[in-house]
Amino acid sequence: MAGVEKPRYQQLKDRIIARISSGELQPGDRVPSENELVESSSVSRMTANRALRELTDEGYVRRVAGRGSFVADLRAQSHVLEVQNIADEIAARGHTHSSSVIRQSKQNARGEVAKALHVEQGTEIVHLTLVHYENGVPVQVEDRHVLADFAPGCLDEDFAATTPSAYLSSVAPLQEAEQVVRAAIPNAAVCRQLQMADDEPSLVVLRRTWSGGRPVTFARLHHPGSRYELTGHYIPPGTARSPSADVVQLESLKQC
Amino acid sequence: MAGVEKPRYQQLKDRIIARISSGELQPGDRVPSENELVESSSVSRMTANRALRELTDEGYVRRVAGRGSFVADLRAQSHVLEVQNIADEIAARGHTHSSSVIRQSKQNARGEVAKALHVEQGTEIVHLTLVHYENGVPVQVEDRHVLADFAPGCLDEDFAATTPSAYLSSVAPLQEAEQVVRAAIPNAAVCRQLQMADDEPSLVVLRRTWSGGRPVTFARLHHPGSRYELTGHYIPPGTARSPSADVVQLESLKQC
DNA sequence: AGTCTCAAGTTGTATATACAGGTTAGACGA
DNA sequence: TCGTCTAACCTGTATATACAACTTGAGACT
Repeated sequence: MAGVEKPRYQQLKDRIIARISSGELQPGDRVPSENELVESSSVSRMTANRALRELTDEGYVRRVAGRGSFVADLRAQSHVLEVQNIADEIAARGHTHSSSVIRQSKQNARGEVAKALHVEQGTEIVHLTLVHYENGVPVQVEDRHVLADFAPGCLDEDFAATTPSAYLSSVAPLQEAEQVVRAAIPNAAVCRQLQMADDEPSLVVLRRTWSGGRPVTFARLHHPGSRYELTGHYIPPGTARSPSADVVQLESLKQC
Repeated sequence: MAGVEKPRYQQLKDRIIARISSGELQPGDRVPSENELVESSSVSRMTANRALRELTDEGYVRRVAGRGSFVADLRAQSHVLEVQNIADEIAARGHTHSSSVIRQSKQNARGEVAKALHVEQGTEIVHLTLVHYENGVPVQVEDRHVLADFAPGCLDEDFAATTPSAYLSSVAPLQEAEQVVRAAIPNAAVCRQLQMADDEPSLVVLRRTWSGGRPVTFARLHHPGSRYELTGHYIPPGTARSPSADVVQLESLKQC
């Protein structure tokens, strides 16, 4: 990594996000005010303001003039499918994430995997299969293929501790991701790993991620239809945020 | 509306967005630099900077240090599930859209519908049920509830000619939409209308749309799992657009 | 007890200024 | 002619300062 430091407003954002996703700050909790950040971090108020304002735009924080800044509930504005790391997603809900590694081996790319990654048949890849649990309940089977020359450490990394998603984005910055969502009937192995009922459909996300101008990883993410859903909040570009909208209750939508 | 003026950075954004959406500024065209905005609009550079920076975050503008600011390619801001109108979506694929109206009646909101729309039980709503066809093949059952006082013309409109989505956005501007995606087992009626196989799962999108600070319509969109999927392209905020990536081939991803 | 006012703290915005670093075109010299 | 250097412009960030508007609680007053 180059020794270039991140800008200070970004450092502030990172620290606050870390405190939220670690659970230290719960939804509704008060976040340090601009003036408190000025004193504790030795930045100007404009810098603290930018950090808090961007956290608000990104849905982490809700601000009320005259009262203060608070951790937003429910990731109010996270875009559908923006989630890159299921561990963060589960942590943001205040739950406990764990995972078990089913497969971690070097293989040669065949058929559709080679095609998805834009490489020749037989190119070396690392094939990972993990099951992710939320509070002990299985919620995702991650079946991932990574270009071997992109992430040579993939075979040795302990993916029970660091999710592949987190590891890969630490190796190189994510540039773009394409995704396809479909409903499907799971195969027997997935069905067993997710402890699904016989007639239960699964929600499958196919995700291909690009880095350095080429696709580097391709994942199939299987979820149990009865225990998992994708949520999203869409605001058309250029729309002024309605100040009254405050916190939108996705819960009531989920119960329908 | 109160006579409160919008903040100046927002006025700047509005003016630039207007020039882009009117076609005066085409993708790739140069946008006024910060210093030019300072002179032409009598604002400080920090204000011009904020306007251009937020336009960048929202995907309207691409900035290059040392060169200038340019109108971004339109594709950059399309997010998953941004599709509001299935007729447009089908037309964009070069296919033919048609639809048949199954139900178009006035009802009283009950249970979950009343809850989703934030109204009392018994409030008058219009209940619409349509089947949408792509090249004659059914691809969506739209089960929609609209607040009667929001769109009184809903009972008379010919929804075989204009989709409810298109009609509603012509009545009032869309502000926000919440969406939930899940896999489910369709009920018998949906199964028949979509001509689905017995064991085929369905992909269901629940969508609640806000206008004027209140929810005005709530729709359940059922799709056959074997013939429909949601696709998306995600670019993390703040990422420099890779100029080479151009048009990404989703097709190869779909075949997996 | 109830009401009013005001001070302190908060967010939101706007400005002037400063410096670092990328990009480009043109001047200049070999 | 070719390469190099520099000046001019651009974005990106950081700071100090200022004013407006909102919220809350404490204290004064009736």
